[in-house]
Amino acid sequence: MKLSKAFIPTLKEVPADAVIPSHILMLRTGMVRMLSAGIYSFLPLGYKVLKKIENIIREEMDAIGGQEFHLPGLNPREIWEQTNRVEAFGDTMFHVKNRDYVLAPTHEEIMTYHAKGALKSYKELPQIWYQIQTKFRNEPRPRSGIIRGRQFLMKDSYSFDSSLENLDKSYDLHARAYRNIFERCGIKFFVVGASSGAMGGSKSEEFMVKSDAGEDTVAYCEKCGYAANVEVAQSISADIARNAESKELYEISTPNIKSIDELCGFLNISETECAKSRIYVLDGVPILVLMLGNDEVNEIKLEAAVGSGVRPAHPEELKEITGADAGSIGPVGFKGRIIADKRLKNANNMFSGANKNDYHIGGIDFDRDVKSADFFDLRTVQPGEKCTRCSAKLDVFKAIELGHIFKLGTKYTEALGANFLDESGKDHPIIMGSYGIGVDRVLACYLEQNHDDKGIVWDFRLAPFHFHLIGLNMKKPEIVQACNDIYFNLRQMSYDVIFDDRIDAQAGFKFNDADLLGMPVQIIVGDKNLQEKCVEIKIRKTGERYKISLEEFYIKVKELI
RNA sequence: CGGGGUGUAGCGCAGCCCGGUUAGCGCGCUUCGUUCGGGACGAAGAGGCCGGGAGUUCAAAUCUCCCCACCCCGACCA
Repeated sequence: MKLSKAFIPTLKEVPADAVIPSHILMLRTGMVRMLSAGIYSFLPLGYKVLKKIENIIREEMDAIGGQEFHLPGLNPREIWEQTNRVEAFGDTMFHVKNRDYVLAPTHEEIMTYHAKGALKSYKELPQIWYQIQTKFRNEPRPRSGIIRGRQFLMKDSYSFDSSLENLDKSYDLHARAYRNIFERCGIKFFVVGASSGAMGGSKSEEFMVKSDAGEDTVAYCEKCGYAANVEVAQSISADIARNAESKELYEISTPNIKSIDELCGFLNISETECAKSRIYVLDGVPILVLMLGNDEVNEIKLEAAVGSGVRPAHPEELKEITGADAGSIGPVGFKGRIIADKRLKNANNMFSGANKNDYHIGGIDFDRDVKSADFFDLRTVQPGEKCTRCSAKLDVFKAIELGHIFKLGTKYTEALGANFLDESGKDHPIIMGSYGIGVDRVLACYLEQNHDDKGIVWDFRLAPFHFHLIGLNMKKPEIVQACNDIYFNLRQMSYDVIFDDRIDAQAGFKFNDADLLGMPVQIIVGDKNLQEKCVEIKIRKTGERYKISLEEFYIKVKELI
């Protein structure tokens, strides 16, 4: 492709609305343009990369026996009503106004619809069906460019099996295929075991990429690969060492002392000598939750411990429940149920509120004074804490979900009546698995991970072009001639080449565009080198440059790829 | 849906408080000339319903009200 003819509208300046690197780079390199919030057009350069990603996915899906479909985005609402998902998706689903159609946010229903009546015998199973299609979701707030859009490209596949054991096999095939796909795309990813949420089903895993633009927060151990959403993640958090001697309880006047920090300052003690109290309400019944120092209550873990539906007590309720306002609440004398974080187990000589405004109590011995407490892991993992598996330090960061695989079970086949006959002629709902990849997210994540201050750094696997040929001073016939030869020959060797043949662009301008667009190898043809029958090769990633004779050039090229 | 912010040339912005000739600047674009290995220089140009509507006023990019779009934080997120 000649750059003078290519529609690759690069931007020198950073568009005001783009915040994260992938979004900025996609706009600056002319890969995408926004049409409306969360709705993007892919321009030729961006689409070229997208197709490369799709093809990697196709190869890996085909390798596990997947068969590609192309399903409609426009679906009859009726099918979605049979599985109750019009209601489940709610406002997230787009509805067509003048027909009873919806825009498909995913395709379980449609695949199951086609399986119904078509897959009748256990002999026809397993099947793995997939497609790469645009999905529509009315996100309340699109953001981060392509990462969270109202319309996005997704590879989704569905397995149909006759038994749970066979589902395991289909699932494992996908688990391996997904690893291959992300590795081939050059993405650094990790896998998180997750709950499968509203989709229903049992085991599931998410393929995640570390990114500040992510929507999930995860704890991750680089050493052993432990990864979990912070909602459920655990760490080895040091328990409090019990002092040899337990003091007696004593009341302290602490006027206007509310927070743990204030208390520590006032009494000149450390955080780990304090038990913080929070009041929660479950089904109208108050529960006192105790945390060590400034540890925050993880409400997901709390629900796991006491049951779902807990809420923090309103400030007005506190006095009625405990006799004091927030900041002066504590376990001693509290009459209701007490739940404590396990770090507090066996602790003694602790400080906490006195259930009397402006007073705290010291010398609290949890074994002696808070006998009714039940202990659970209730805290949120903090960075630097130790991994429960290998004791290495945990990292906590934001991450983007790139892929999700899970064992669906029979939710959809039952709802739509997709049954098969087993060996004994008995009817069963087909057992399904469901597996998704955000195809355009792969692109965005690749860019998040592979750029520098100059622009994109492609490697050969996803690069829209292998080589960026730069002819400096295209007014000189020798240079034009040399460039045309290289351009022709490389294409004969079936490489993709973008050729900056612009006559009016200065050298520096071309170099900067080349660095921005980020093709793995730049070939620079200039006057001085050419007089010595040489050209220059620059490796985008490392910045290394080689001056090389035209004879050796094609050999060197093969080495590079 | 709550909070904050922004809409002025293709892109990035100034002007708005405090209303007043023809609405500016940088980049980009067109033409000519010079330059030609790290975002060149000179000259001449083109390009605007100042997001939309209603109002106030002799007069509105500027003040008031309504609407719309987009961004950020939060809620939400199969």
